[in-house]
Amino acid sequence: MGRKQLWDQDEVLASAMRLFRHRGYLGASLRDIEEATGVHPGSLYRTFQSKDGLFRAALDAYNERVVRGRVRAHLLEPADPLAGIRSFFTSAIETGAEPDPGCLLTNTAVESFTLPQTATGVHHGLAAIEGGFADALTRARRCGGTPPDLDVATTAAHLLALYQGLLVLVRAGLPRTTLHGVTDGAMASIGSLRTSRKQDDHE
Amino acid sequence: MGRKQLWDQDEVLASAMRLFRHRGYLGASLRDIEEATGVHPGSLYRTFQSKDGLFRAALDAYNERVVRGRVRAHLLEPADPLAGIRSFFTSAIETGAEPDPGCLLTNTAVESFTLPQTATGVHHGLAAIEGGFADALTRARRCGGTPPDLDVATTAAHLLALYQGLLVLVRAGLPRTTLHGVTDGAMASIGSLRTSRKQDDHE
DNA sequence: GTTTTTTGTGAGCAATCGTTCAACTACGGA
DNA sequence: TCCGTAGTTGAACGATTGCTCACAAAAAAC
Repeated sequence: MGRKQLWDQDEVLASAMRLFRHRGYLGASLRDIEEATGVHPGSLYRTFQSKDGLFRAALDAYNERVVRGRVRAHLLEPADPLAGIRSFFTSAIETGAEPDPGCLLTNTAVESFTLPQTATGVHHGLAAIEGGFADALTRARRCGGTPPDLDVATTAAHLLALYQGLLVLVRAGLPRTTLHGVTDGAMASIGSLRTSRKQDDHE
Repeated sequence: MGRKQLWDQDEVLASAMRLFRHRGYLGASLRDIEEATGVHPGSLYRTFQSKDGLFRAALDAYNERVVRGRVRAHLLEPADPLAGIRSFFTSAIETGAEPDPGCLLTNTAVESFTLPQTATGVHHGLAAIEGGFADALTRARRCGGTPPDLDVATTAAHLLALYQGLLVLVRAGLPRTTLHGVTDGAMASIGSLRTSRKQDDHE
């Protein structure tokens, strides 16, 4: 019944994702989006209702494809979990041919403080990364790659913060040697967080 | 000669700083800026030439007052450098009465990838923080608070990344217990980076 | 073939954007 | 006191924003 949709929704979301990742939500106008996706705004509005709706769909697609894909490839599947954690960090530095560095998740967490509608999407993505770290750390501890009394949950949060910080520094354009130093620090710091914490004097 | 300026430039920059910090560069219109500062756009343009000029002045003021002030208070002056590093992290979590969390430096590093004019301002601020960490670490090493062969430069970059990541997670609205866990991880990870690195297998 | 239903699109809506400027106001120097 | 200079301001500039809709096009239903 009715006419067939001429554009592929996955391709459009991929293009929109790339544009939002590069310019941010406010920095990408609907004329930009039309040029990037090749789809008329009227058609986009029929499917996504609003610019916010398109952005949320792009963020969800980013979580689904990019974030969870990277988590799976580097943190869940590799036989050597510690090497996987290291490659998870270095792959964020070596963006390769992609001319626009940065992570849509990080950028959105920072930019759309004004847009509460995107908070859950950001939380989902961050939780996926943190969960991936926790999984890899648990496996590493089981194989003796870390101290047996490693505090997995706290270390996973620690690595999540370190990873988000690395993405900020990547976007700031810091030299690559500094960024690799951060990766080295991340790997070296694993194992320093035990369940019996000595300094628990906050608040 | 001529009329006296009715507004105080420091106060205006403080108001603009707060607004940009909350809404970002693109999210703060000149009508918003007029309302926040109480100064007519025409007057602002006479002094700052453009919205970019005002933003750069606000970013410089942020570096000068907020960033360097915090670095001095937490990293350079305290007698106990490690306690200072901890308070530097926790003070970023406990924003207190301030309703809008986040750091203008972090936000700008992420948002204004499009605006190359702000890159140097961001670099200056990040270098000030990194330098503060390096100073505190050097003093801690001298007093025996860290291993004598601590790699100060790499650890400072490590803490800088961790701090920027913490600010991202603060802005993402993660629970305070998680954020304090990140601080614990930061403190625990100090000392794990030695000058004779075992794992130096990147690139 | 006609109708029904869905999708594409050119044109343009009101609103807002960053920016400018002529008219006006206030102060210092003569 | 009057003039030159510098700061303020209301109004509006053209451009762009997110968004809408009447109409054309195409596929399914009859």
